[in-house]
Amino acid sequence: MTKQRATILDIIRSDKAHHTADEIYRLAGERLGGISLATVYNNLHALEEAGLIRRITAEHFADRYDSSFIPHGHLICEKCERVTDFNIDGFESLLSETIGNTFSSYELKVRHLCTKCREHV
Amino acid sequence: MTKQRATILDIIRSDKAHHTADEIYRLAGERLGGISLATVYNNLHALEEAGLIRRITAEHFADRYDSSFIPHGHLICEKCERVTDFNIDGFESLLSETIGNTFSSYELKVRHLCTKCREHV
DNA sequence: TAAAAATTTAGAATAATTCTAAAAAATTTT
DNA sequence: AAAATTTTTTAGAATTATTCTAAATTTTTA
Repeated sequence: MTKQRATILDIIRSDKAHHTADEIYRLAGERLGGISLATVYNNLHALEEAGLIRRITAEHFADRYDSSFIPHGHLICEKCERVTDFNIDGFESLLSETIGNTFSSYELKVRHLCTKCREHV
Repeated sequence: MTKQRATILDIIRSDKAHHTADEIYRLAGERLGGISLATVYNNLHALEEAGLIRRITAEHFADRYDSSFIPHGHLICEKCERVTDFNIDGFESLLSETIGNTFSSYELKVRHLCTKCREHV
């Protein structure tokens, strides 16, 4: 494992924020004293293929990355775009009951206003 | 309402397939004998703002558009990328119970193998 | 039907991502 | 541990999807 890959994985793992490719490029560059954007994309793909990270895509937002293995949903703030995790107990069983067990994974994204943004309204 | 906009809306409404911008460009062009791609994007935005259509975004897939108002989930075939609708009764109440009622909308996408693709495995 | 507002258009511009092929680093083989 | 092989990194070019621009056209309003 190269230091570039390790750094990128560490950035995604160690921070609860779910970063965009661009933010990861900036953060990894700071830590390593420079990195190529192509390397960031290479590694995001490699890590995703390897199952070490997950990509989060949602309408009107840039893609973000997450390292958590436990299936969960994402709360996306409509105002500041901050992404946080949440979990619905037994959601996968509920899915099975509804559509059968032929699914491999799910994405659940809920738009809301986060606590901080609600205060400033 | 211009004929371009009406055509685009009709394409999204009349077909159960959830088309990409590019497919809509091609289909609208066929019906109208030509249309600008910029017009397609203009109208997809306008119709989305007006609440007449919804955009569906998911990892590794091009954006698609949907006209249904009833909240529902999308089943995405991992192989052929076909998108179909499904519904979980009482899902919004379940969401409220879990994260409170400060949310405005949700997206639920489930990856699976559609019946056709399952046959050909 | 004249005037105002909104929409369409082609093509240029932008942004995000991917490709390319050479150099560097990591891993495996000896 | 040196040599050979494989993988990764890199800068910059290329591609793709989308947005912008400003003039022409169409639609709506008065």
